[in-house]
Amino acid sequence: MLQGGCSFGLWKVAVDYDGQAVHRVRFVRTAPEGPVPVQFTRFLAGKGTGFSPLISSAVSGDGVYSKIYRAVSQIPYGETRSYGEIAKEAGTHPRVVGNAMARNPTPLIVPCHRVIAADGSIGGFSPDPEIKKSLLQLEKNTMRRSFS
DNA sequence: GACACATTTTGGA
DNA sequence: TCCAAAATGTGTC
Repeated sequence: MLQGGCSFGLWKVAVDYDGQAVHRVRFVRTAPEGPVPVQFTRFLAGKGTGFSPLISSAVSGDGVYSKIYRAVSQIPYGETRSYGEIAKEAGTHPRVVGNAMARNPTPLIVPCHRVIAADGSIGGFSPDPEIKKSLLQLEKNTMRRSFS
């Protein structure tokens, strides 16, 4: 198991991975030193739109959570879905989706920041909703730049 | 075994 | 139109 860290604004991203399988991603104040997959640095720099071929260990399995994570993973770059939409796709209920996102072991890989409340409000994010905002802005800017 | 959750929807005032 | 409460599944204590 490899551990790495890279910066995202005022926060740092700590990544635990093993080859192509990412086991855990978390936002922290101080990240451990180490290399991270190039997909992370490119994505956080607005130079990548995905993490392929990286996969999250959270999507494996057949539980409701895995279904939710898979559904979230399919949200296109720069787009957002509501908790209700995800719930519909996973065959469960919005409350469960919220719980799944709160317990999401691999943010970014499973783009939980693209999941927002039904009325368009930002929803929640751990450890700080500001990160969610920043990520959405990053994707928005990247989309706009690729269009021009 | 009970309780906490990053929501949504519906019904009543 | 706005506020309050119920629905509902999984993980942790």
